[in-house]
Amino acid sequence: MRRRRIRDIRNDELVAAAIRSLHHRGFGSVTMAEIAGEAGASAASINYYFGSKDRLMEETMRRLLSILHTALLARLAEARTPRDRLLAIVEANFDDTLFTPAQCSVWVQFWANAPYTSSLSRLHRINRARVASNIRRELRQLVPEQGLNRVQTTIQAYMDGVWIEAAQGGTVPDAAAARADARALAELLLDQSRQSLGS
Amino acid sequence: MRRRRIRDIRNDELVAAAIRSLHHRGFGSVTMAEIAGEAGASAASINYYFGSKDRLMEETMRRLLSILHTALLARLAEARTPRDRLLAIVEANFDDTLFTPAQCSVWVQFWANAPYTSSLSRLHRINRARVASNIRRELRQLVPEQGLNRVQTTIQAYMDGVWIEAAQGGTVPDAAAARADARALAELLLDQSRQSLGS
DNA sequence: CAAAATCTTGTATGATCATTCAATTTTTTG
DNA sequence: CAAAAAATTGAATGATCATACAAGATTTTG
Repeated sequence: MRRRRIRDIRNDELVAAAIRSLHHRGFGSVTMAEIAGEAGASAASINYYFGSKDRLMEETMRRLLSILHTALLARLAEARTPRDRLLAIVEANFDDTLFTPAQCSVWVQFWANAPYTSSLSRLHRINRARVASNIRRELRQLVPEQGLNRVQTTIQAYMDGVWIEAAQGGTVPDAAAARADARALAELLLDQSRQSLGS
Repeated sequence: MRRRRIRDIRNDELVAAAIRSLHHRGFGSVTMAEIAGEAGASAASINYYFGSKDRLMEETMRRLLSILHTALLARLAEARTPRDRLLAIVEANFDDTLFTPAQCSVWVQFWANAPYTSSLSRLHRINRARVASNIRRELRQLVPEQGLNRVQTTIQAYMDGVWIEAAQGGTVPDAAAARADARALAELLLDQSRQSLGS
């Protein structure tokens, strides 16, 4: 088990270095040498551990998805009602562990490049579908059928937009404020759907 | 004036080819040769007209901004009240001339790369500030001071998110539906602000 | 129509990078 | 501690591209 652990530590360090490098050089121009330098290693060692730059990028995206997943599980564990679970899903996207400048930036770059990189495309598609499905599951018990699709797409578009804005780096992302704003929008949409269409 | 016109026609053709190429190869991997091929020209001629790939990208982004600007002016010309002007600003972002698969895709890629490309960064920052300012100008007459910032950022994040989704290419963007949804959200936010805070 | 201006492109150049590999160091193991 | 395994890297390789340029084609002009 010792072998496995050392390799895992290196993987973690290199993925973390990749996130930092992507944050300040960009997906389009980051080089293996820069990432390696950020981790205090050599470009060749990245290939030793990951096989290729593509696979490093894929593992880096997996890392972000895994952070989201962990945050989601933690919040869902404490949610009892459909409404709480919906808010848990929304707020998980702006968890302190996820909503940082570097990670917002990397996330947005992966989005932009997903259509042109098959490994990223797959992960991206799966994640997007899963989030949509999670939201809809809860909404089914909260809003009438006619409003369901609109509420889900609105929430998801809003969350994507907040990530974009955070990635532009104008201001340091404030995770707690982002959660509060997202929650407020979700609640507004829920209230409206119930009012205008009857619950 | 003939000279000027020929050069302008070439510029238009090359920018249009750049948009198509960016759409199906991606900002990170599109080459001068591909863009030139798309326009039925040679890579060297792009440099003849634009001087460099960077400047072609800059002109391509300017084109998108110009389309947005034109759509906005057309809609503002018919708006009489602050509410109508706000909705004009929102709907201009999803004008038929702008909200196409290729253009959504290019727009999102420019966003993602703006922080790492100085010419794009400048354009992006200016545009973002202008849209924010336009929205706030109208909102000042529509919602109380305390809600203004939240409503503006919510609208803008939502619009960004819709672009992201359109760029992912899952479904062909439906501009009319996007306008209706955006308008509905804007109206909901306006109503809520007036109700909860008294106008 | 000829000279000049403009436009076009094939090819050469040089820079950048991911990746490979052989050689070396470090760590593990028995 | 010595042999084996794992980890690390500098340097070489080869591919990809933007760009420069010179030569030639086309268009404009007087």
